[in-house]
Formats: sequence, C-alpha cells, structure tokens
Amino acid sequence: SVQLEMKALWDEFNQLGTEMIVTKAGRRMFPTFQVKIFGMDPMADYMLLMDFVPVDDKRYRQVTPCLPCRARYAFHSSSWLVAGKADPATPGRVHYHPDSPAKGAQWMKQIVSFDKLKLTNNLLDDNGHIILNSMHRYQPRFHVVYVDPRKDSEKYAEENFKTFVFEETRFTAVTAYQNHRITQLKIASNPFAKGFRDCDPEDWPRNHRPGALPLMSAFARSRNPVSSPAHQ
Amino acid sequence: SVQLEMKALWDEFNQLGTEMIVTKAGRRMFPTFQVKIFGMDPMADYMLLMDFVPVDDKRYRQVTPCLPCRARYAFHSSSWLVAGKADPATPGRVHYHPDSPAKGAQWMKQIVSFDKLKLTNNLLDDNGHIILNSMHRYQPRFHVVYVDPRKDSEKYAEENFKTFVFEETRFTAVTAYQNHRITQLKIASNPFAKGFRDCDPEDWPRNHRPGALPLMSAFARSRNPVSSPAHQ
DNA sequence: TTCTTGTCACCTAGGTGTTAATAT
DNA sequence: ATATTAACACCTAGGTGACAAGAA
Repeated sequence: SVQLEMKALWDEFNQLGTEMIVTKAGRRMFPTFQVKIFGMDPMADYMLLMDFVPVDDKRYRQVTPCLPCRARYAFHSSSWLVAGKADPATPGRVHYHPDSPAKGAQWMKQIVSFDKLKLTNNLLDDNGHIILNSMHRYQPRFHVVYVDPRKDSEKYAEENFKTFVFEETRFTAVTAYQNHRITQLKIASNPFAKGFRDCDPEDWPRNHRPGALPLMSAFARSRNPVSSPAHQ
Repeated sequence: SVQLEMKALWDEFNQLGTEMIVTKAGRRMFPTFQVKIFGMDPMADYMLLMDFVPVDDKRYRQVTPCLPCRARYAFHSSSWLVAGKADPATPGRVHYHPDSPAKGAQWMKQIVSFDKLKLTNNLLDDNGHIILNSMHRYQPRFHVVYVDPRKDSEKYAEENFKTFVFEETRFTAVTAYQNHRITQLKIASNPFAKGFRDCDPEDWPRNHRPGALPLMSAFARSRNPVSSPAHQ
C-alpha cells in the first residue's frame, strides 16, 4: 500500500485548483510527489515510476482578467472556462525514479521523493522530462513494478504491476499562474520562493493549521506595486 | 578492471604530498575518488565500497614554521617529520556507495563518484563518516562485492570480493593544511574554493597542462597580506 | 487578447580555505 | 609550540515567481 506525503498541502492546493508551471527547460512540481510505501518484499527488486494522464479531453482558458488586481483568475470565479477540445496528445512519457531498480527494503525505509521529475511543454524535449500540454488538466499516477526473476516474466506483467492514483494531486499545466491564490500558496509553502514572501516568516509552517484560511496575510499585502488591494 | 578518474590531478597532489582535511562535522575529499568500472556482469548486483588503511605506523608533525611566509611546511623541506608511533586506531569504518546495491550495467554506464564520502576526526561520529587520525597517512581502498544469489553465498565470500588500490590517492589527514603548495593546488583546482583564487580564472583548467609546473601564478601572489614572497 | 519565453533577483543547500580563538 | 575548533565570507549548483518582451 502507498501513502501520499504532504496530503494536507496537496488538499489545500487542490481546493484552489492546483497549477503546475511547465517550461521549455523543465520545471519541478510543487508540492513534490512523495510517498511512503508499505508491504513490499524487502529482498525483491522493484521499479518505481510515474506518468500523467489527461483528466478530460478539454482545453482551458483564463477568464477575462480582473483588471484592478491584475490577477488573471478572478477570485469569485470558481472554475476555469472550457476553451474547446484537448490538443492532440503525444504518447505520454514515463518517469522512472532514478533509484530504480532497488530492493523493497530500500524503498520502504524512507519516503520516496520524485523531486527529479520535471514538467515541460517542449514537444521536442530530449532531457527525458514529462511533456504536457499547457492549459490542460492532468492526473499524476504512481506505478510499482515488481522485477520478476522468472524467465517468462512477461507472462506475469499484469500481476507484477500496480498503479496508485491520488486524485488530490490533479493539476492544470500552465506557463504562468492563472490563479493568484495558487501563486500565494506556492510562495508561502515552497522554500525556494521565500524571496517573494512578505508576511512573517514564522507564520509558515509553524503557525499553519490545515483548517485555517491559507495565507491571507501574504495575499493582502501583494508585492506588486502596481496592484491595488483588490476586491475579495 | 577499474580505472581511476582524474589521475593526472591525483598525481600532481601526490607529488606534493596530498593532504585531506578532517573535521568534526565531516569533510569531503578533494580530489573526489572516482572510478570507471569495466567487466562486470551487467545483470548481476554489486556493492561498491571504500575503506582507508594506515600507510605506516607513524605519527607525523609539522616542521618548524617558515616564519616569513607563515606556511607551516617549508617548501625546501621535502618530507614530513616522524613524530612517533601511530595513535591506536579504532576498527576502520567502511563507506558503501549510496547507490549500492545496483546492477553491473548501472555501475558501468557512467563514472562512479564517492562524493558523499566524508572524513572526520571525531571518534564518536554517528553520521557514518570515515574516522581518521589527524597527522596520520592513509591509503584509500576500493572494493567491489558481487552479490551472490546462491543460498550458501558466504562460502564464496573470497571470490566474490575484489579490492583495488591506487597508490597515488594516498594522503595525510590534517585538521589544517601543512604544505602551502597543497593549499594553492586545492584552491586552483577545486571549484568550491574559487573565492580564494587570485589568478586569472581562465588559467585553470583550460590552460593547464599536466606537465606544467602547477599554479605558480596563484602561489606568487599570495592572498595573505602578512606574507612576503618567501624563498622557493 | 491570450499565451509563451527568457532574464533576473532572491532564495535553498551545501562545499571551500581563512582566521581568530581555544585546547593540549 | 603545535594542533584543533567554530564562525565566516565566498563560492557552486540550482529552484522560485516577477516581469518585460515576444508570439499567436
């Protein structure tokens, strides 16, 4: 069995509609997809991998920008607009966890982190990154493959393969954030974005309770000198 | 078979008498011990590890400092002084390459780097670092262990174990550099010490030929404002 | 108008020798 | 006198969103 790490954070993002940046060079996911694994054979070899499947066959587009606050995605609008049918998808790539293959004992003894996984919108990418269409929604999937030592292992491919899906990790691929609240939550929770915080650094994560409204202090005092406080 | 990477650099250090810093928290080696491996069974599992054995049973001490230049180890002195018998050694630790165990194919497809290995002088270290006595000389050793799938694999321990020794990687463990030329060669060749260079950054490694006298430009203009050019 | 790209300041994370202070 | 320690400035390496400019 598999347990998603940082589920509370994923839930918080998911509630707002998670967005993940895609770039030509490849961008990591945040939150990072991390899991705890239980119940493997400690002595057997396993491959761990991820792939990304379209959630629907729709293409999305931003709503008319909310001019006074420059946020492209108005707070009072609860969902994206459907802009048409999804762009044709190339066959999806997979990302093998770089430690693969490894023994069950190794995988289980600590959290497995897919922090080397990068997302790109470059159809010609040759860095082995995951290629996604911007403005489309995706569902990350996690797969465990038992490395069968038997000679005719192909026959058992079905039973040696197990897939885990966490719906709270769904996201929209974007080249720039659409929902300002997603931006603020990323800034507040990703250590690498600390430079953009303007709230008390102690507020996160120490004083953060999962139930609480996230990051209003960060949002209220937007860094952008052009923007006015805006209507929420 | 195994091939030492950066052999030219190792030779250059070895000619001066390589020194490696040991600290309480643990210090990486420079140069890093890196090898290319050939002739493994691509499908078999191997463990890769290193240990360090005393080169002799001597304890060393610095020569009287060369006062005008503050270097503790005079340039015209070609060797260390023997200060007595070696301190009692605790049973030596080993460092497993963190990718162990892995398939032969994985080990052979790229340079194997022991850049996570750290040296410490803290006898009570509980970070799994290699414990060495300062002012003693050591010989790094590289071991390859074939993971024998047979049930009675202990019986074959001898033949499943292979050791490689590169004499040019010998060094003296120190808490502070003794030979100023070693310091200068570290500064010139270790990217992390670039802040202490005062020669043209282009001089290294681009214009560096293995045969050339190393780093005279860096040495001539010592950073230390107290020191005078000194006698070499 | 909407979306994408490239550059940037600002971070995290951690590896250097230096230096002054301390220990032995 | 010699050896060790701890704090430090200065690097490498690379992950952030902001922003201005460009593309569609």
